[in-house]
Amino acid sequence: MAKSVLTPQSEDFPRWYQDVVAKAELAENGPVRGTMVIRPYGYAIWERLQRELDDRIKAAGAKNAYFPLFIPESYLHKEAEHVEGFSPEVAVVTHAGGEDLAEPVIIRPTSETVINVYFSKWLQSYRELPLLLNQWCNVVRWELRPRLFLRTTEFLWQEGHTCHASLDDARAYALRILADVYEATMVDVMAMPVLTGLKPDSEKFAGAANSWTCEGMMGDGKALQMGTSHLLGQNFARAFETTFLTETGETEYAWQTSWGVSTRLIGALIMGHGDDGGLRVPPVLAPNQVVVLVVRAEDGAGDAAAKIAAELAGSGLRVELDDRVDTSFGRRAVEWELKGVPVRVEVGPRDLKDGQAVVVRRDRAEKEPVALAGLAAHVGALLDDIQAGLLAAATRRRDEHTVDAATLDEARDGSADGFARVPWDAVREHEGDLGDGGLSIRCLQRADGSVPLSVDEPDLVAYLARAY
RNA sequence: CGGGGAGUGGCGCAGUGGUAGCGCACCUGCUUUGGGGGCAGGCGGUCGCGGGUUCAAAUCCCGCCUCCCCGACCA
Repeated sequence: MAKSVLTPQSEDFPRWYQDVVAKAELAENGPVRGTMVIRPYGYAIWERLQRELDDRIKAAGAKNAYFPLFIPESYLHKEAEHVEGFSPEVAVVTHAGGEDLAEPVIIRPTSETVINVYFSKWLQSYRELPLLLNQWCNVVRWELRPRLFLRTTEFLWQEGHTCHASLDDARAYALRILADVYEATMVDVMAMPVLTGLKPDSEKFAGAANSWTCEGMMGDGKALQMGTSHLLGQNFARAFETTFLTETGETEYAWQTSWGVSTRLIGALIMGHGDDGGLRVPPVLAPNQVVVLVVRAEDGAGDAAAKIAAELAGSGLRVELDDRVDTSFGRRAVEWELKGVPVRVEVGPRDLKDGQAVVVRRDRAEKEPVALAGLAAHVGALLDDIQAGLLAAATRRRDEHTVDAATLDEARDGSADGFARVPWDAVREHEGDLGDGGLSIRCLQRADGSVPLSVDEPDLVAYLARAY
């Protein structure tokens, strides 16, 4: 591996994170505090995530739509808990078109309110249910301490909003999204194991009846909330008069859900798989699964590399050809390593003479010569192996850094560099004492690891961790 | 908002009153290219902003602004 171009993780993890974001050319700060410029490579990863999520969202029956960025301020005030939760971080436009606005306009921090106004117009009959919408957009939350990808003032996300005829149906849908869209994408695409569970009331979405979450463990043992799915009950429906006529002709408030994941997932990817050499992108997710490097363009190596790249692309892989031979080989190798491209195929005159190319896997920094004849099949199998290996390694690390505890004090010690699993009853009354050090209850699970429907179910276990 | 730190070429930094510098990056040429090569030449800065002291201010004084890091809030 190359000499260290990044601050080592063990020396200063936050610094390492910033180094990766910069050196892998993922993003940088925007001119306004907390804003983010997402660079092409970072955006390519986001586009891949969008694609994988969008396919699953649609498979779950939701359709995409788009609602406005600007929302009348009065909408925010219609749901009591919602306004209390979001007011402090909402950006408000009071002046436009050269004069003060009659009613200030907020920039959406989330869209439950405006979408409910339209739900209430559209929804009339139980026959129209469930009503399943999703939108891809940007939202703004004036956060106190921004951090690229993890917590930016403006961020990109998808937000799903649905109406159902019954509580059971709404709840089942919120849980379906949690499992079939979020957990599936995180595990199968991002190769990141997540704990799925119920949020305690203190961590619930403002205005929700229940919030469920996917919690990932980062390389430093801290937790990151990677996605949430909420059961809104009838809270917003009541506030916005979102009603429908039932089969028996009665007026009933819609049962609703909302759910979202954001560009924070890129932060999770960095901190979940990154190492001292930079990012490591799982093959299923990677914008570039393979990069074919021309070591030097002599003796037909340039043409051979182009041909190899075309063949790999022809076998269905996402391939990049790096023929910038005016830049030194070492520099380019380091560059791709920083960007975490899963497999590199190095083509130079030396190996070409023997009908070979050098294949390097990013996850373990291992090199081997491979015959050109079977290259595509070899690389395909290698990518599968890397995908599985990254998930296995992340799962192992997560499990090794998860301890059982009986009391809050034990849990506090145990969560110093990971998760502590403790009986919910042992900490339930002491949530206020967690306080310092960023320690919090990440989620609740049943003893068998399944997802609870209520914080009042018996024998629940709580996962405690320091969190981002 | 509390606690720390910093504003000087694109990036990272040095510079305690006397002609604004270094490393990296960038450009040109030659040479090199199998893990961030070498040599030579070159481009690039009204030193965060406003005032003040002084013959003279990046440097001293006053005021302001911004950014970063650590906490409280959060996808």
